[in-house]
Amino acid sequence: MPELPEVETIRLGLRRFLLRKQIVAVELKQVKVIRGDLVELHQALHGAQFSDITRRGKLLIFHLAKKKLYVLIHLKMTGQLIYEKGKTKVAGGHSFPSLTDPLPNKYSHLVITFADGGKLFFNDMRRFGYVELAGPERLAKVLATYGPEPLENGFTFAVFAKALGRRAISIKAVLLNQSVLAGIGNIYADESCFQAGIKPGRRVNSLTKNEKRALWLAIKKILKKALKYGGTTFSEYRDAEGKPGNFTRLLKVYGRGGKLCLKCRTTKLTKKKIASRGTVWCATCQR
DNA sequence: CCTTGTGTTCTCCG
DNA sequence: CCGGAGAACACAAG
Repeated sequence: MPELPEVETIRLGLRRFLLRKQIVAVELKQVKVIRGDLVELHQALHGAQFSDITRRGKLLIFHLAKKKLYVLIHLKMTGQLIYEKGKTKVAGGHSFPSLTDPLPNKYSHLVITFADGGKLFFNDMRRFGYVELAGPERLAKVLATYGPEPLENGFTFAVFAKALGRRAISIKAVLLNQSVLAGIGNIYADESCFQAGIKPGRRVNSLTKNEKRALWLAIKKILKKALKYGGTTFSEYRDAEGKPGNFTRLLKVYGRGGKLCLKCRTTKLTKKKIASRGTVWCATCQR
């Protein structure tokens, strides 16, 4: 489940490998995850190069500068973007195989080969994700659906408080809403609430200013730390080099329902559905 | 039936 | 009554 820290980790990795390298081959599968006209996408990519890779929330944007076109890639739950360097020839004529599982596999829906022999694989087991070719207007329309970026400098407390509003729904539901705040999913919604000492089921309009401030600080702290550790791997998530994230062992509540709270060490963590998502919290440490 | 991210649909309010 | 926002629901595949 790639959320902001995972998608950002992938973005930083891919930027190192594939900016300004010519695309020499494009393989596309006829599947739903490749949106729109396959021929158009193929033509846009073939012979082109990515001038930049940016991110908005959990969405990656590959820039084809000369053509004023963009390739939007959303990983949803099980999508991966993995880069493999061209095989290195060594003395004796042998070559080193990749460290990751053999790619492409049956979930590789898009494979892009670069002039230096490197390959980018878009894999998605559940096929919830998508690859879409977009012009400037389409891109602007998509970007307009996102709320503020929590790791940008402009994410002040005033911006956060305004985005939250005075709604009657749970703070959990609001944190998951991408038009309120960009990039938070189920993992970091629960971790942020724990860090802030707030029950995820609390209604937004019941939060005091101090509680909102604690949540604002918690979101920034958790996302920054998760990014530093290369994100969280529960199942499919891998970085651009196919490696899992290291934040998983630092999770305090997500995936720990029924286990002892790591803060008070006395209360068993509660797990219930909130906003129709599995939600874990400590009934003692969170109020 | 479970998992999660988001597109769609419905409801409500001014 | 209309526009828009808010909230609930549906759907994807393994």
